[in-house]
Amino acid sequence: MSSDSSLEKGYDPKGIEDKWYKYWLDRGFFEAADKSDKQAYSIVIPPPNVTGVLHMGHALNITIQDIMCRFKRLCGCNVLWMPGTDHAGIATQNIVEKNLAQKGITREQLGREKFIEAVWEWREQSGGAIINQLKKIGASCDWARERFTMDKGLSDAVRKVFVRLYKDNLIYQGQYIINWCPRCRTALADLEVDHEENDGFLYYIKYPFVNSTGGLVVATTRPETLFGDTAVAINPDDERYKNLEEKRVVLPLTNRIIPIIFDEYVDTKFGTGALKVTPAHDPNDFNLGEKHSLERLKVIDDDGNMNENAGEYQGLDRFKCRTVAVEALEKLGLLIKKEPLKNSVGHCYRCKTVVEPSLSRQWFVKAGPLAKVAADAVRDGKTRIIPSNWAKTYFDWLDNIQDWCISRQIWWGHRIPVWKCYTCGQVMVEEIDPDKCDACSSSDIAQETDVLDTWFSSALWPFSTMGWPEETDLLKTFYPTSALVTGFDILFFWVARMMMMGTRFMGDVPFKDVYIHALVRDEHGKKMSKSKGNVIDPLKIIDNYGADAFRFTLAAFAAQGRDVRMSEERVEGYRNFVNKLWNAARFTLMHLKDSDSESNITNIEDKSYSISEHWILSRCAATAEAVKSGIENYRFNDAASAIYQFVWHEFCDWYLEAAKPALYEKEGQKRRDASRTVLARVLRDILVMLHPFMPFVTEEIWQALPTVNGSIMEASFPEDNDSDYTFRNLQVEKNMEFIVALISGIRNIRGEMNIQPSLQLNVVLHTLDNSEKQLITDNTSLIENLSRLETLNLSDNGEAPISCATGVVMGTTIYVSLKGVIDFDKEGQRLEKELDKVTKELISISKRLTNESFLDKAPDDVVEKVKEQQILLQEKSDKLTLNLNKIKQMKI
RNA sequence: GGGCGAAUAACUCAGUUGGUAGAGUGCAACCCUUACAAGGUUGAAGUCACAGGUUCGAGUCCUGUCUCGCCCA
Repeated sequence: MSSDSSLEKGYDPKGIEDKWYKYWLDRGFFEAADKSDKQAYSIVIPPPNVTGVLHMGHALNITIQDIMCRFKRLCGCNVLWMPGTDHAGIATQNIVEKNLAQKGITREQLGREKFIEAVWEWREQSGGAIINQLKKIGASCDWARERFTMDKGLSDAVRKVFVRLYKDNLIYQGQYIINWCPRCRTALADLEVDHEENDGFLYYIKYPFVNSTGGLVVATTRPETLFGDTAVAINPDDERYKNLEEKRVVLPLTNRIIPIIFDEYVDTKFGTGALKVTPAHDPNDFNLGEKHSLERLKVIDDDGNMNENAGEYQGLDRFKCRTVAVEALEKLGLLIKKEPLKNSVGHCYRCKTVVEPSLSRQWFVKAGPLAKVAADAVRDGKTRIIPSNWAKTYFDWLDNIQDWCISRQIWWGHRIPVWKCYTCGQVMVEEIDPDKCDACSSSDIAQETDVLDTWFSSALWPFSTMGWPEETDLLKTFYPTSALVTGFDILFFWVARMMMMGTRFMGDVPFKDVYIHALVRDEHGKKMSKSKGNVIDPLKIIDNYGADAFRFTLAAFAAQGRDVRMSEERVEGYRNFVNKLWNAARFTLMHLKDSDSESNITNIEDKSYSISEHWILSRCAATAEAVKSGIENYRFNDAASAIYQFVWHEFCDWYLEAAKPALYEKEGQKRRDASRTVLARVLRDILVMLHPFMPFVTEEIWQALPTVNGSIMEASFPEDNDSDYTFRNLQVEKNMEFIVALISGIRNIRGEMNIQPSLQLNVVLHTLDNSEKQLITDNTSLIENLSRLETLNLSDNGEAPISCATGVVMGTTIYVSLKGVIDFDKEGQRLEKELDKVTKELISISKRLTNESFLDKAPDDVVEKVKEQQILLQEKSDKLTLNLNKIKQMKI
């Protein structure tokens, strides 16, 4: 590999990413072992819809999981990252129906079987495109194990679960009010309805009394449902109706007579206090109807049109009917008034059609008992939700859970395994298709036509993908999974339901940790949506900036908040970081040779290692620790910024610059070899630390290193505690900080005094502190090189050059000789500014030290620290004052 | 209506048991110094939404107010 160890001047991700992705796949680095001595780590992917295209949300979700999986592999774990898609019943069926419609065919014309075939065909062709998009990001899933919720194995699991729940009386069929989408022509679960604020009207309609003139005025937002009214309800405490003698009213536009009922449920403050009751088309009215044994009269059919119960309005669309009915009421003088009202209206989450609450026979899961176990698992700490405040949301939902409507009147999905005998009425719920009735042996039986909610099968995902109900090695090794990573938008849809099913059928939680990450929004914090036109396509970003830069951006912004605001500008910033790394590697490789670039450091005590070498090794070890802890604690932004800071502002800005003289052999061969070794070692560690975030560029550089064999994926994450010598050394770090501060002090003078960068300066340093003296004498050439000095002298008596600019660092005063070029006014201003800053700090600190209650009550170590600060600040202030006075004298 | 969350530099955001505010971008000045101009050096910039309270001490804890966002009904 050494022959092509020179890299291009700028990093270009094109071509490189696909090359390494294929390389990893070919060598099976993503594959998990069913059985292994290694520690197991597992994640199941939140299965994206098979109809989906990659969006920012997926990108963040996948990136986080990939970071964790790659990190765990570097830590020596046997990692399973299980990929797959779900069959997205309604969404997929909608797409295929739309395609058929273009050819003028309806699914009914095609028939159920042929239609299902058409869906599978569609999936073969275009379905699963999203899987390839995940690969573009670099997702290291075990693709050989890819699963689909409609696969045979997963379908078997669905069937088994249904049958068991039914036999345990946790699934039942019943006639209830459900959410009906007239466009998709199916029932929806409560969760699948999006509530949106609509501008509507509140209509005041008079229902005449039967026996006397006058009538009750009801207020409603949905006058078209009046045909289904079977009562008018009034709160018994309502003063307005205390003397009401009438017991019945005439329903307008019909000849029906309906009763007046009394119930505390009615809100006296809303409208007139009289509520029309439509048990077949409103969930609350349904409950009221149950309580008062009211008739349930459906007036809207499955297509959203008025049915025969609406009399002459039959066949009208429900919204058209609203207009027409209101006009008719107006003519009859029964419309008292109409006022504008904002109200919340349910919409189908798939097609946005206004949902019709409708009485219907459906299958339900009795959720209460399952929910309790699922909630307790989190309460007992078997599963952690991170960040923990989401646990409250999780509990609120599970503790108030409604039964889950699981039947859908569509064709694409798992058909409900229930058979009915037409001869004797027997109901059979079986894992294996029956061919005759088990009661009367009649063969005149038929299967339920409904299919199950897609989320029903998704809820089994953590164990169905691992082979359940078989007792596979995979399950033994990897269940419960280590972590689930998902956005909060599917906390109820998916996480809660997996918890319910996992605890029920595996007897254990499906995951130990649930990490809830932010949602990605645009740069103004708005949800990305096609209609707003603010969608940023992740694939375009990858194309423009590379997957590594994109991933790092996502990680850096994945703070534990509510949302991540994405903009190209930020990706560009991290693209620059990738390039910086690239060039640091390029520089390093220029200096490494096969023979002498052994990166294992065994003789660190050797005198040929300078302070900057000890320092960078110490910082590198500290960074590895920070990155590790960041990833392990789901604080990806902390991990990302730790490595960013280290690579750019410690390794590149200071170490590489400090090492140059040694590398160019200006300090002898031993120093050159020492710096090469450290350089090689630190670059290697950087690459491994960065690999979870930036898999491609790190592999590309890794492969160019002269001494490594194989892939970076086989490397070990750097640890500082398993060698004979620990690199972490706080004293070295402190010493280096002093040197850095000195150099910065000199540079500051150069910058502020507008001295040409090319001009070499003469500097005198003075200090009474012996350790500072020692550090200065030991590192004279380092200071000279990084500050561009001609001479550096240590003055014993504090004798300063005649005309000079000054600075103070710790106990050391810096004199920069500026014979002939000094601008006294400017230097005076500079010192005054500095002195001003110090004085302000000193005042605030002295205030505290003269405050008796502070001295009395604050902990000793805090007081001690403040006292030390005061001494240091006072010294600095004295020195600055002295220097300032000198300047003033010279001016005169 | 119930709940959750946010407000910190011009912008986007960090800030983990309370000890006196950081980063990236942007901005200004200077610099083609042999890894990198996708770069380097230096610099300017914040009453931590508002009002109270607890405390020796509050961006951080408590209460209230305002603005904005999200979820549920």
